[in-house]
Amino acid sequence: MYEAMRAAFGHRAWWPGETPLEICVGAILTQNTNWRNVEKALANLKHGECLSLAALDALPLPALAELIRPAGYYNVKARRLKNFVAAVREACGDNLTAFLDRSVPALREALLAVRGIGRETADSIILYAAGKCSFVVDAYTYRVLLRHGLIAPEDDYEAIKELFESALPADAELWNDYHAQLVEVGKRHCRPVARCEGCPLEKFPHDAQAGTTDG
DNA sequence: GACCAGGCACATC
DNA sequence: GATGTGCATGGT
Repeated sequence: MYEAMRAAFGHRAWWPGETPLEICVGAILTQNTNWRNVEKALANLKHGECLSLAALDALPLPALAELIRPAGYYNVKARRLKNFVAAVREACGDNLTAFLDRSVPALREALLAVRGIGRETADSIILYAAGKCSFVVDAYTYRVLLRHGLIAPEDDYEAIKELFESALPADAELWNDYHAQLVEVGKRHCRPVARCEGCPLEKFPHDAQAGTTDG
Protein backbone atom coordinates (compact mmCIF):
# COMPACT_ATOMS: atom_id res chain seq x y z
CA MET A 1 0.00 0.00 0.00
CA TYR A 2 2.91 2.32 0.70
CA GLU A 3 4.34 1.67 -2.74
CA ALA A 4 0.95 2.35 -4.34
CA MET A 5 0.66 5.69 -2.55
CA ARG A 6 4.26 6.62 -3.27
CA ALA A 7 3.79 5.82 -6.95
CA ALA A 8 0.69 8.01 -7.05
CA PHE A 9 1.92 10.97 -5.00
CA GLY A 10 5.71 10.86 -5.22
CA HIS A 11 8.05 11.57 -2.32
CA ARG A 12 6.23 13.94 0.05
CA ALA A 13 9.32 15.51 1.67
CA TRP A 14 7.62 16.35 4.93
CA TRP A 15 7.14 18.20 7.34
CA PRO A 16 6.11 21.54 5.73
CA GLY A 17 8.39 23.76 7.84
CA GLU A 18 11.83 25.26 7.44
CA THR A 19 13.31 24.77 10.91
CA PRO A 20 12.92 22.33 13.79
CA LEU A 21 11.23 25.07 15.83
CA GLU A 22 8.76 25.84 13.07
CA ILE A 23 7.92 22.14 12.92
CA CYS A 24 7.37 21.98 16.68
CA VAL A 25 5.17 25.07 16.64
CA GLY A 26 3.25 23.79 13.62
CA ALA A 27 2.69 20.45 15.33
CA ILE A 28 1.02 22.18 18.27
CA LEU A 29 -0.95 24.62 16.13
CA THR A 30 -2.35 21.93 13.83
CA GLN A 31 -4.07 20.04 16.65
CA ASN A 32 -7.58 19.37 15.35
CA THR A 33 -7.07 22.18 12.87
CA ASN A 34 -6.81 22.57 9.11
CA TRP A 35 -3.22 23.15 8.01
CA ARG A 36 -4.21 26.20 5.95
CA ASN A 37 -5.23 27.98 9.14
CA VAL A 38 -1.94 26.97 10.74
CA GLU A 39 -0.04 28.54 7.86
CA LYS A 40 -1.69 31.89 8.54
CA ALA A 41 -0.68 31.70 12.19
CA LEU A 42 2.89 30.72 11.31
CA ALA A 43 3.08 33.61 8.85
CA ASN A 44 1.99 35.99 11.62
CA LEU A 45 4.70 34.65 13.91
CA LYS A 46 7.34 34.95 11.20
CA HIS A 47 6.27 38.43 10.20
CA GLY A 48 6.41 39.48 13.83
CA GLU A 49 9.84 37.89 14.15
CA CYS A 50 8.49 35.78 16.96
CA LEU A 51 9.53 32.39 15.68
CA SER A 52 12.41 31.83 18.10
CA LEU A 53 12.48 30.33 21.56
CA ALA A 54 13.56 33.60 23.14
CA ALA A 55 10.91 35.64 21.32
CA LEU A 56 8.14 33.19 22.11
CA ASP A 57 9.21 33.19 25.74
CA ALA A 58 9.25 36.97 25.92
CA LEU A 59 5.94 37.50 24.14
CA PRO A 60 3.02 38.19 26.52
CA LEU A 61 0.40 35.47 26.42
CA PRO A 62 -2.39 37.68 25.01
CA ALA A 63 -0.09 38.92 22.23
CA LEU A 64 0.88 35.37 21.33
CA ALA A 65 -2.76 34.33 21.31
CA GLU A 66 -3.61 37.17 18.95
CA LEU A 67 -0.85 36.18 16.51
CA ILE A 68 -1.98 32.56 16.33
CA ARG A 69 -5.67 33.43 16.24
CA PRO A 70 -6.26 32.05 12.72
CA ALA A 71 -5.26 28.57 13.91
CA GLY A 72 -8.24 28.40 16.27
CA TYR A 73 -8.27 27.44 19.97
CA TYR A 74 -5.85 30.31 20.23
CA ASN A 75 -6.03 30.75 23.99
CA VAL A 76 -5.26 27.11 24.79
CA LYS A 77 -2.66 26.85 22.04
CA ALA A 78 -0.87 29.98 23.23
CA ARG A 79 -0.53 28.36 26.65
CA ARG A 80 0.63 25.10 25.05
CA LEU A 81 3.33 26.89 23.07
CA LYS A 82 4.45 28.67 26.23
CA ASN A 83 4.58 25.33 28.06
CA PHE A 84 6.70 23.79 25.30
CA VAL A 85 9.09 26.73 25.12
CA ALA A 86 9.46 26.77 28.91
CA ALA A 87 10.28 23.06 28.95
CA VAL A 88 12.93 23.44 26.25
CA ARG A 89 14.52 26.48 27.84
CA GLU A 90 14.54 24.95 31.28
CA ALA A 91 16.32 21.86 29.96
CA CYS A 92 18.60 23.31 27.29
CA GLY A 93 18.31 27.09 27.20
CA ASP A 94 17.88 28.32 23.64
CA ASN A 95 19.32 25.14 22.18
CA LEU A 96 16.38 23.26 20.70
CA THR A 97 18.78 20.92 18.89
CA ALA A 98 20.19 19.81 22.22
CA PHE A 99 16.69 19.26 23.59
CA LEU A 100 15.83 17.05 20.65
CA ASP A 101 19.15 15.18 20.74
CA ARG A 102 18.39 12.26 23.04
CA SER A 103 16.96 8.78 22.83
CA VAL A 104 13.45 8.45 21.46
CA PRO A 105 11.99 7.13 24.75
CA ALA A 106 13.60 9.94 26.74
CA LEU A 107 12.50 12.60 24.26
CA ARG A 108 8.96 11.23 24.09
CA GLU A 109 8.72 11.20 27.86
CA ALA A 110 9.96 14.78 28.07
CA LEU A 111 7.48 15.92 25.43
CA LEU A 112 4.52 14.10 26.96
CA ALA A 113 5.31 15.78 30.27
CA VAL A 114 4.46 19.13 28.66
CA ARG A 115 0.81 20.03 29.18
CA GLY A 116 -0.72 20.38 25.76
CA ILE A 117 1.54 17.89 24.02
CA GLY A 118 -0.13 14.51 23.59
CA ARG A 119 0.99 11.41 21.75
CA GLU A 120 0.46 12.58 18.20
CA THR A 121 2.09 15.95 18.74
CA ALA A 122 5.03 14.31 20.55
CA ASP A 123 5.52 11.75 17.80
CA SER A 124 5.29 14.44 15.11
CA ILE A 125 8.02 16.42 16.83
CA ILE A 126 10.22 13.33 17.29
CA LEU A 127 9.84 12.16 13.70
CA TYR A 128 9.81 15.45 11.82
CA ALA A 129 11.75 17.89 14.00
CA ALA A 130 14.24 15.47 15.54
CA GLY A 131 14.36 13.07 12.58
CA LYS A 132 14.08 10.03 14.81
CA CYS A 133 11.94 6.91 14.50
CA SER A 134 8.57 7.36 16.17
CA PHE A 135 5.60 6.57 13.97
CA VAL A 136 2.85 9.21 13.93
CA VAL A 137 -0.76 8.11 14.18
CA ASP A 138 -3.31 10.75 13.27
CA ALA A 139 -6.96 10.93 12.30
CA TYR A 140 -6.13 10.06 8.68
CA THR A 141 -4.02 7.06 9.69
CA TYR A 142 -6.86 5.78 11.81
CA ARG A 143 -9.48 6.34 9.15
CA VAL A 144 -7.50 4.79 6.29
CA LEU A 145 -6.57 1.71 8.30
CA LEU A 146 -10.08 1.30 9.66
CA ARG A 147 -11.61 1.58 6.22
CA HIS A 148 -9.25 -1.10 4.92
CA GLY A 149 -10.05 -3.43 7.80
CA LEU A 150 -6.49 -3.35 9.16
CA ILE A 151 -7.51 -2.19 12.61
CA ALA A 152 -10.63 -2.39 14.78
CA PRO A 153 -12.59 0.74 15.74
CA GLU A 154 -11.54 0.35 19.37
CA ASP A 155 -7.81 0.00 18.66
CA ASP A 156 -5.99 2.74 20.51
CA TYR A 157 -3.12 5.01 19.55
CA GLU A 158 -0.32 2.86 20.88
CA ALA A 159 -1.69 -0.29 19.23
CA ILE A 160 -1.80 1.37 15.81
CA LYS A 161 1.65 2.88 16.31
CA GLU A 162 3.01 -0.56 17.23
CA LEU A 163 1.44 -2.07 14.11
CA PHE A 164 3.65 0.14 11.96
CA GLU A 165 6.75 0.15 14.13
CA SER A 166 6.90 -3.65 14.40
CA ALA A 167 6.43 -4.12 10.65
CA LEU A 168 8.77 -1.48 9.25
CA PRO A 169 12.56 -1.21 9.22
CA ALA A 170 13.78 1.48 11.62
CA ASP A 171 14.25 4.10 8.93
CA ALA A 172 13.16 7.60 9.93
CA GLU A 173 13.10 8.73 6.30
CA LEU A 174 10.71 5.90 5.45
CA TRP A 175 8.45 6.60 8.46
CA ASN A 176 8.46 10.27 7.61
CA ASP A 177 7.25 9.67 4.07
CA TYR A 178 4.90 6.86 5.07
CA HIS A 179 2.88 9.06 7.39
CA ALA A 180 2.92 11.89 4.87
CA GLN A 181 1.52 9.51 2.24
CA LEU A 182 -1.27 8.46 4.60
CA VAL A 183 -2.19 12.10 5.15
CA GLU A 184 -2.26 12.73 1.42
CA VAL A 185 -4.40 9.71 0.63
CA GLY A 186 -6.61 10.63 3.57
CA LYS A 187 -7.11 14.19 2.41
CA ARG A 188 -7.92 13.14 -1.13
CA HIS A 189 -9.89 9.95 -0.67
CA CYS A 190 -10.60 9.12 2.94
CA ARG A 191 -12.74 11.99 4.12
CA PRO A 192 -15.54 11.11 6.54
CA VAL A 193 -17.55 10.39 3.41
CA ALA A 194 -15.33 8.26 1.20
CA ARG A 195 -14.20 9.29 -2.29
CA CYS A 196 -12.68 6.05 -3.54
CA GLU A 197 -12.53 6.96 -7.23
CA GLY A 198 -8.93 7.23 -8.35
CA CYS A 199 -7.53 6.30 -4.96
CA PRO A 200 -4.20 4.44 -5.21
CA LEU A 201 -5.50 2.10 -2.50
CA GLU A 202 -8.74 1.36 -4.32
CA LYS A 203 -7.49 -2.08 -5.38
CA PHE A 204 -6.87 -3.07 -1.77
CA PRO A 205 -9.75 -4.48 0.28
CA HIS A 206 -11.78 -1.69 1.82
CA ASP A 207 -15.22 -0.62 2.90
CA ALA A 208 -16.23 2.71 1.42
CA GLN A 209 -18.42 3.58 4.39
CA ALA A 210 -16.48 2.19 7.35
CA GLY A 211 -15.18 4.93 9.59
CA THR A 212 -17.69 7.57 8.64
CA THR A 213 -18.81 9.83 11.42
CA ASP A 214 -22.29 8.36 11.34
CA GLY A 215 -20.93 4.86 11.60
C1' DG B 1 -25.99 26.76 7.85
C1' DA B 2 -23.78 22.34 8.52
C1' DC B 3 -19.72 20.04 8.29
C1' DC B 4 -14.89 19.43 8.64
C1' DA B 5 -9.93 20.09 9.93
C1' DG B 6 -2.91 16.20 10.80
C1' DG B 7 -5.82 16.88 19.54
C1' DC B 8 -5.65 17.49 24.22
C1' DA B 9 -6.92 18.10 29.03
C1' DC B 10 -10.21 17.74 32.31
C1' DA B 11 -14.67 16.52 34.74
C1' DT B 12 -17.69 13.05 35.76
C1' DC B 13 -19.45 8.61 36.38
C1' DG C 1 -11.33 2.85 32.32
C1' DA C 2 -14.89 4.85 29.44
C1' DT C 3 -17.41 8.72 28.01
C1' DG C 4 -18.58 13.64 27.38
C1' DT C 5 -17.20 18.42 26.88
C1' DG C 6 -14.71 22.88 25.99
C1' DC C 7 -11.67 25.00 23.11
C1' DA C 8 -12.41 28.47 17.84
C1' DT C 9 -11.01 29.81 13.27
C1' DG C 10 -11.79 29.50 8.31
C1' DG C 11 -12.75 26.80 3.97
C1' DT C 12 -16.18 23.93 1.40
